Amino acid sequence: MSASKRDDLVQNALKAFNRGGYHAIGMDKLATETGVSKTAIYKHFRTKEDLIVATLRLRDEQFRNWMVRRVEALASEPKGQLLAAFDALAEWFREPDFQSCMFIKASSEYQDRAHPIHATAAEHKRLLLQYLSKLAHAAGVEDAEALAHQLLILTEGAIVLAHLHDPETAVTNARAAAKTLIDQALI
Amino acid sequence: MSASKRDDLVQNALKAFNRGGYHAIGMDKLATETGVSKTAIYKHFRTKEDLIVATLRLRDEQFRNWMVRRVEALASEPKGQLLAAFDALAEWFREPDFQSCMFIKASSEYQDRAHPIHATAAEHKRLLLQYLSKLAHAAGVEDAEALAHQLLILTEGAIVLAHLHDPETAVTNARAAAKTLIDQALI
DNA sequence: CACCACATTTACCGATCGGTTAATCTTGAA
DNA sequence: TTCAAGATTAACCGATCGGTAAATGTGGTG
Repeated sequence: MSASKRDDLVQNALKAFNRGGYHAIGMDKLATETGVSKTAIYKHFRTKEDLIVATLRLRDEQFRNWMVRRVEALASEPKGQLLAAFDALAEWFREPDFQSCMFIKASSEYQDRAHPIHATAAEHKRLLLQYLSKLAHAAGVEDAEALAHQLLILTEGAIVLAHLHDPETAVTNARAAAKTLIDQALI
Repeated sequence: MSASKRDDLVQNALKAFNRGGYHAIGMDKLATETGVSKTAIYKHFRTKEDLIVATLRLRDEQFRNWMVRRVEALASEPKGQLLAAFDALAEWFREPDFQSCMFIKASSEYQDRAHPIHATAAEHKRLLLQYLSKLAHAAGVEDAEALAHQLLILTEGAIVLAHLHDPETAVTNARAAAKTLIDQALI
């Protein structure tokens, strides 16, 4: 199996886990849905857990790249970019196959902080926090770290409520709250 | 089995699901952990799904009662009570066996909005929203509904980040953000 | 003591779990 | 054309899944 086939496998596994959940999707179903035989999967990944971690790493890279690109396309100034992150969220929520956040779901199914899957999810959110912190700093916010934490809390809450209730309501209110917090931080 | 024994079963099932997750805890393990034989469990609940819904309903009742009591104990004025909700959150996060929120985890494992478990989780959050809305209204906030949504987003985000990163950091920043939003809403 | 109603346990059902082994198929070089 | 090497498939492993049926206790009433 070529390297690109391996990437295909991880990409398709990502979709399958996203639709079905981690415990709920077994390796047999994964094999049929990815079109890669179980034996071939185990050539590349020692365990199901390893495969899940690989899908999370792929998603981390894809999502953060996408987020940075969208934010930069939507606003040029750091202050505007902080708010644009929530417009990017809105775009994500509107995608027809939006299924909440892989990392929140992964940490829900693998609760132990020491578990590699949980740790991988935590790392993703830490990197998002770093990005927001960088933007806040560039915007001239005094306590950039605090504002970044607050905005990350808003994004996570918006994701949860977009999934549980309504995406539009969630992101609209999160964006409004973000605007208030950003403006107050810049006084 | 008496009614109280049934309550014991649901209460112990709640703990077991909280520790292990819904898919991860099987009915056999549930039987040993609750001390109620599998056959006896199926006397009261037609399916595992029914049992999960029952545990969520119990948790909903317990949690909201607890939250209202704590908020009323921590503050007497509606405005102070809105902020006190986040002090109550802090108390919850500090409990030694804090394991994130049952409802977020349930909606993560049962993603379909039409699924009874997902719907039960959504209903819980809707009731929390109602409570915050009532407090905001009593505090004299003009757009009470909007503030309630924003504060609920903060609580959900705080729960997610308390579980993924650090409870104290999460609740401290959520509380600070809440204070800013509440103050701005009352200008 | 006999007997009935009910609760509990034990054993079992087919299906699926994560993971492995052995056989089969494909392919490219000699 | 032959044959070794690698990939793929299919069959299988013990364990566990959600759920059920039959056997075994157990306690109260006649």
